[in-house]
Amino acid sequence: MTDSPIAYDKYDGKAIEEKWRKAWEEVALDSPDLASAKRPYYNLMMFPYPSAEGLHVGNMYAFTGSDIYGRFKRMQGYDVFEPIGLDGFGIHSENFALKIGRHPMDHAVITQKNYYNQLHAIGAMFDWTRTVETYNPDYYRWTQWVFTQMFKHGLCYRGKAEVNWCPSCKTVLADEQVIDNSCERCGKMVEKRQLEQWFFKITAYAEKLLQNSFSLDWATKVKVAQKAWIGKKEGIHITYPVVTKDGAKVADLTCFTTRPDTNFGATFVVMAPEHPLVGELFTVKSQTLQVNSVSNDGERALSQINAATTAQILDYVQASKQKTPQDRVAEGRKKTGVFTGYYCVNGLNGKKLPLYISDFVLAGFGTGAVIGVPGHDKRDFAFAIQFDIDIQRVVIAPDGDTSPISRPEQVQEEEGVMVNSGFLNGIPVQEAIEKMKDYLVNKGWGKRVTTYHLRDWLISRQRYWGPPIPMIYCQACAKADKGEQKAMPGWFTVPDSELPVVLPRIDDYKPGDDGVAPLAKHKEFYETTCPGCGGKAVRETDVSDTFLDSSWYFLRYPSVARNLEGGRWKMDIDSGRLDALNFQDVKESKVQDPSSKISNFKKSHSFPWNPDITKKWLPVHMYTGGAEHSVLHLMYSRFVTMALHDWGYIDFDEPFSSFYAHGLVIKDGAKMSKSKGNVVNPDDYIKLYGADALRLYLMFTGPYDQGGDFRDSAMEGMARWVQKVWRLAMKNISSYDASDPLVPSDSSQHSILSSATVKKALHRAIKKVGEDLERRRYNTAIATMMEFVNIVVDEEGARPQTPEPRPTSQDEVVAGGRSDGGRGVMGSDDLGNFLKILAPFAPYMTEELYQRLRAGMTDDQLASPTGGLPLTNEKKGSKSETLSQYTFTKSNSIHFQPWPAYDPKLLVDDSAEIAVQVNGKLRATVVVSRQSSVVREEVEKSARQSDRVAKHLEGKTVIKVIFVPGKLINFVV
RNA sequence: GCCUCUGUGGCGGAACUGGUAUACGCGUACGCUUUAGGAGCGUAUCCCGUAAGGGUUGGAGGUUCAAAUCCUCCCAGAGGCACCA
Repeated sequence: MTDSPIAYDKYDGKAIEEKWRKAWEEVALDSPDLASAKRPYYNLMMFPYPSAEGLHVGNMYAFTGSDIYGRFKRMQGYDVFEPIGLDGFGIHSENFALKIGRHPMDHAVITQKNYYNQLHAIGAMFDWTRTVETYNPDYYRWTQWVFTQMFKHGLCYRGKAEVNWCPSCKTVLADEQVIDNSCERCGKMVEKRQLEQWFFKITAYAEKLLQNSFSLDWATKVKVAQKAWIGKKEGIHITYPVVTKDGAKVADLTCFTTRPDTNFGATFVVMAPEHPLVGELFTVKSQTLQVNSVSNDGERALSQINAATTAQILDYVQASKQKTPQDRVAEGRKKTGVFTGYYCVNGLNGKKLPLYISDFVLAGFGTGAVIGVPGHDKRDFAFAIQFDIDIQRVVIAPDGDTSPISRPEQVQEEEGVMVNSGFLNGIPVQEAIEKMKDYLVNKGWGKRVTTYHLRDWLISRQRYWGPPIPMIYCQACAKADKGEQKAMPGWFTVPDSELPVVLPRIDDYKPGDDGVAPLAKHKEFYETTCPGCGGKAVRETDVSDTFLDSSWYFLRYPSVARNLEGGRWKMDIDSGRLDALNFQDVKESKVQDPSSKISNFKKSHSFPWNPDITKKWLPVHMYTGGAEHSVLHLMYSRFVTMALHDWGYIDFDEPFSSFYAHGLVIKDGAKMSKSKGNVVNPDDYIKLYGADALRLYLMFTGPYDQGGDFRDSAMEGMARWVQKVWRLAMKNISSYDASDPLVPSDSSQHSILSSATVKKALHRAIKKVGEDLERRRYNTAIATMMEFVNIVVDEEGARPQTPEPRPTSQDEVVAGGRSDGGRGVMGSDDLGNFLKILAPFAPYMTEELYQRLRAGMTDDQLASPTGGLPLTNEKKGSKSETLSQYTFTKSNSIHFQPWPAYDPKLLVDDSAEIAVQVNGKLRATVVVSRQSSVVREEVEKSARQSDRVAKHLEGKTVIKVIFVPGKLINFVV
């Protein structure tokens, strides 16, 4: 020890981080050999979409939490693969590029560089030899392949549909991307448009998506959300004859209900304005009522309803159709509608139920027609009040109320017993539902049906920045009724050998509001030949939804081609690495003139993933991400995986064995967003305090699944703790003899042994931190390590820079230890173990300290952070002949050390503190020996001896004594 | 409206299956150290009370020897779904 201001009194994060990033890359620390791995563990974090100003601290929070878990698994002996990539293809990136007026291709190059630089800095164990960027042609080639496979397997179709149109993003949106009738991305109100679009038949997997979800090891929050989104409902279709006032039948009308039990209480029927029957019953042409395709009875009905009524009805229908969805909902409880003049006949009791048209009934759900049971449905009740329709009670709720239903509170929907319902009287609701279904089916009036809320996935986008949909349309073939799929004449997939359909660089990439994709203005793109007849044909000019890109990326990571070809590849972050096939290539090569690189690539790659590697590494063992993707990305990924499985391409049907939903970082009480101006950029903090301190701080803010609150002052506190650990470790390292490097096997050789207190505390910490890591309670794990450091500092009793002999009692230092004080109280192997449990949280600092410990590097020169000693063996000085053993290799990195074991014997105290209660209130604590702490008599005896206890027992009779061995004794008086 | 989750000091948060509420950290105050700044070190810090003692986990009840934890109702906040029949 010297008093000189040597480097070790301050942790220099910047220099040390840089040094280890290089060193780790040099030895390929974080690139597991996927082919030979014995215990594969695929630890995946959702890849970010580089849309805006860069990675923010919320991203870093998410990545760090996932990374710590991966590092822990690695120390437990798993071969952990932790990849990273960018989801930079699609509307979010394009919108940002449009906003700042930069071409999306150029923007992608820039954001990739920025993001990868930032992602390097956060200290995650990403395997930088295997990245995936969704906009790279070598990736989206396979996204397009997935599309063609969907088509080939009949899961993809084209249909004219009422779609969600975002007037601001100028594109259609999937149902899942519409939140509160607004665009998920930009927040603008969504309009409805009739457009021809591509769909994936995700509904074909509705039941499987639901059934599988029950057995997934996923955050329940997410499973609940998925279940709700799938929205399975078991009900019944009931068909009613539609009759005139005089009872002449004119048509049939089918209604959907989940509550047929209340059918005796039905007093009206309502259909949506868009219902086909509306058009069948009334036409616009004449101002007189027209009844289409019905019997003579119907013809006679003509005269009974005058033209004015018809006009009124048609007006209402027109008006409803023009309303936006939000208008319809906004009118809310105030029901509107119009009577048709017709009736439905309820077969149960022969009642004629007036038939209305109202826009509270949704055309898109069920059959677009419902049975009005105002006594037992709140909307029906509101409608009945509005139109003065009869209200009948058919259920007696548990409250026993049997009076006529006249107030909304009386409308009871869930439970009770049937009444006024013929054969159902006295039967509980649940039972009655089944009974009624059977009855209706028997009578031939009804048919059991299962419906789902889940809709087919609208996959096409009229935008530029996405994978062109790899389809070709041939008019000639269409006329001849020829095509790849019978149901879709004229349509052909682009042959595999011609994928990718490269997205050309065009300058007029801005979306128009005509619903036509930018590529549609480029003949050189869309003109092609028909794979069927060889004649002239056109390419599809829409691109696919971003969520298709991310629906299969986890399959790609382990198989990224360059790794399968062998040879180590080195990341060059400064050059903003792009793949063999990148934008430069695309820019140079026009679409119609594919470069030789592309053809070469195609020849050598015929499948998107390596089957052996995939079998070994998938499904993903642990997937971490935000809960906001509960029904978007996670549902689509599951669907695509199921489809790939059913086509025989993979042997599992769920992509993620475990899914963990992390919380969000908030600042000043609000979620971070640029609109609120509270976004924190991690770069500045990393520069100021180091990545380790920021990692620790973020994880310390709260439980990982609940998120945390970012505060600058608390960040400084964590930076102080990092310094404290550094000083403590350096002081201990310097107190070991130079000839006394870390020898894990035989601690008796050490000149300094830990005091019993320190040793005990360490083993407790090992246990607790390990348990907390498994549960991802990072905040309490860090607290445990802080407590441990506090104990060590207390034990040392002397300040780091004033090596006064500390007052020690002899028994604190294990026999054989050096008790000259003021130097350190941890044995070198104990220090090593402490560094190991801290390593997942603070990977840089712990590596530096661990290597110093191994090498016994204590003198000024070696202690200099930039000394770089561990990487070489050419240092001068007295230690030169032993230095070869200190060369840094993968296997002696702290991150490849086994997670330390704790000694259960050290967790047990010699004495125990027992809480003494009188009538459940704590009155005292007594300390007894370990052995007697579990013996009732002994504990009771010492408890009664306590003054404070005696005081409270005085003059009272003890009725009962509760004894919890080793913990507590309670006198009941 | 329905579903899920969350309410603990000035603040972020601890408390595994009911068993010593407020660990750990931030902040604050005082002191030591430092040329200064910063940093470091020490002490204190839920509330009332000089003390003995009493009170306290959003609110009100309940179960129990014992409740932050279990049950019922209510209040507040976050997220998801939503005229879904």
